[in-house]
Amino acid sequence: MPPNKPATPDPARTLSLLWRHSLSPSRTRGPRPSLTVDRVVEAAITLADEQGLDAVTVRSVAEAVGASPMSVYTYVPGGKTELIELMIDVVYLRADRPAWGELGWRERVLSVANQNRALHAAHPWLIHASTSRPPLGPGVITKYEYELSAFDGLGLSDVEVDAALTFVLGFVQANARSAAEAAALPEATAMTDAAWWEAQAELLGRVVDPTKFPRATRIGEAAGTAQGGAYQAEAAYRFGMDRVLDGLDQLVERKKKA
Amino acid sequence: MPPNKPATPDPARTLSLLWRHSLSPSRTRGPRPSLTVDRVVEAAITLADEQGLDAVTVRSVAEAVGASPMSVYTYVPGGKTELIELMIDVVYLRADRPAWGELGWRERVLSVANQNRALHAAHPWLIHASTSRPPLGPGVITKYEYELSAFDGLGLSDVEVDAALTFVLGFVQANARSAAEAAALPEATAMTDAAWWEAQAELLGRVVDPTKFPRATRIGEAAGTAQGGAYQAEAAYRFGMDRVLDGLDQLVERKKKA
DNA sequence: GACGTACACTGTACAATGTACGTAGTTGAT
DNA sequence: ATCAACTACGTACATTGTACAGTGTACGTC
Repeated sequence: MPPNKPATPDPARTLSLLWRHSLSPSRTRGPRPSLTVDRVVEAAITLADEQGLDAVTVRSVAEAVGASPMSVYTYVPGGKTELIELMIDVVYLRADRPAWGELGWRERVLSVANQNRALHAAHPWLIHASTSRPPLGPGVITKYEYELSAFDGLGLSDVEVDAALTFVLGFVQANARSAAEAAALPEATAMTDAAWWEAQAELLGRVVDPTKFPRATRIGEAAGTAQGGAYQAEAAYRFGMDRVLDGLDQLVERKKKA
Repeated sequence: MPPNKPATPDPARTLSLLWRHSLSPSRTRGPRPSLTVDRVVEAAITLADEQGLDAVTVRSVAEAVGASPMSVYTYVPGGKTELIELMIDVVYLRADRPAWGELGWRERVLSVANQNRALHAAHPWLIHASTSRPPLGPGVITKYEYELSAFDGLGLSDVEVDAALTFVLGFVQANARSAAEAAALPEATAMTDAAWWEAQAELLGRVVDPTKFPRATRIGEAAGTAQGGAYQAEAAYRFGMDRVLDGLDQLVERKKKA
């Protein structure tokens, strides 16, 4: 991981790009662009979906759109950092956002969580695409607006609604992270999940005294061996969402009384 | 981010290294080692604490211990991947783990969360040191054992205890991630947090229609502008932990009745 | 119709990184 | 004295993001 330079950052330019506003007034001079920002971003997303975020390099994206590496910078001046922000905003914008209809707040919040879970399942690279701050593009804003609306009419303050949403999304992301790691493991080690845990358990047994770690050995073995990684993430999601909704319920009920 | 090769992986060797067991029977032959695994790992941790995970390179670690880059591989054959696993295990092992005394379960679980929060505050690089699987060394196991014990006597099943702990730690990590991002922002942009949000808001105002995103503009502005990033993470932590504990409470109460 | 300006495009080059490989030196056991 | 096992390290390479300079193109202006 070289700390490869993040090109020249320019928040204003990035923002314009996110909203697809060209900021230069004149634009008809010179050769007509052979590509678009969207085609570049699209290619990058496809690469990331199919081969992971590591497969998204300036060179691979350029090849995918049939241009030379440096041409990418014509459409995405901010380089790779900006490209990833654009990718995130596009997949956010594209997500499904059904109307709430007659759903109660628990179902609405569960739906928000499920949609985010689905998003991470469809684009596992989102987890690894850490940005220091969310790119404030149409996708991010639209998603934010929609998700905030799930808490309408509960009597929560603005700050509370924001905190509640952060709380829910934080859980979903933590769970998605576990799921992504579990999914990546077999590929990395070329072993099935169960086989890996078994091998580790066998090795661990030689090195660690079970009587010193009674809970860890018992529970860890049960959690690790018995269940596959994927199933475990699924169970953790269900368990966690029950806790999340119950936790929010207390707040909502308290607010109702006041 | 080059997908730099992860050296030759060998789970058995890594496990021995984590527990500091030398697996070769003979060891007196040849020149006496001038370093130890621990000195290398220590130097890496110091680098990461002071300058971030990106500052931990094989070359910088080598320089810190006064050796040549390739010598690092003598002590950590698995290369950088293994080094990071060793770093994680060491800081885990070193963490404080006070006895529970007479504390009730809510206080115990809150304490677990607080300790993890403190750990991430002291070592922000932990958040970025994503491993496909936790290194099963003494630090990880000791920490796991201790944290599991916080749920003793609540009548939860093994699987439930594991799920509950995962839930709590997942929240703390998500919060720590936000905090780390907020803390990294000012350095990256060379602006104060408030100034950055203000600049962004000003730019956004030109590009986005507030009437289309009423909640997002109102709540986002309130959440972003009014509070600094650090304060916001603090508030999110308190809010979240209340929800986490309330959510677990429902489970515990239900179990008590049965 | 000539022309110049703003733009698209690209080749080359560089610094940083993880690490494979081969070589040289060291030391205790035999 | 010999040697095998071990430490130490210099060199080399592939991969990455991207700065920079040069080349060509097409529209607006005259």
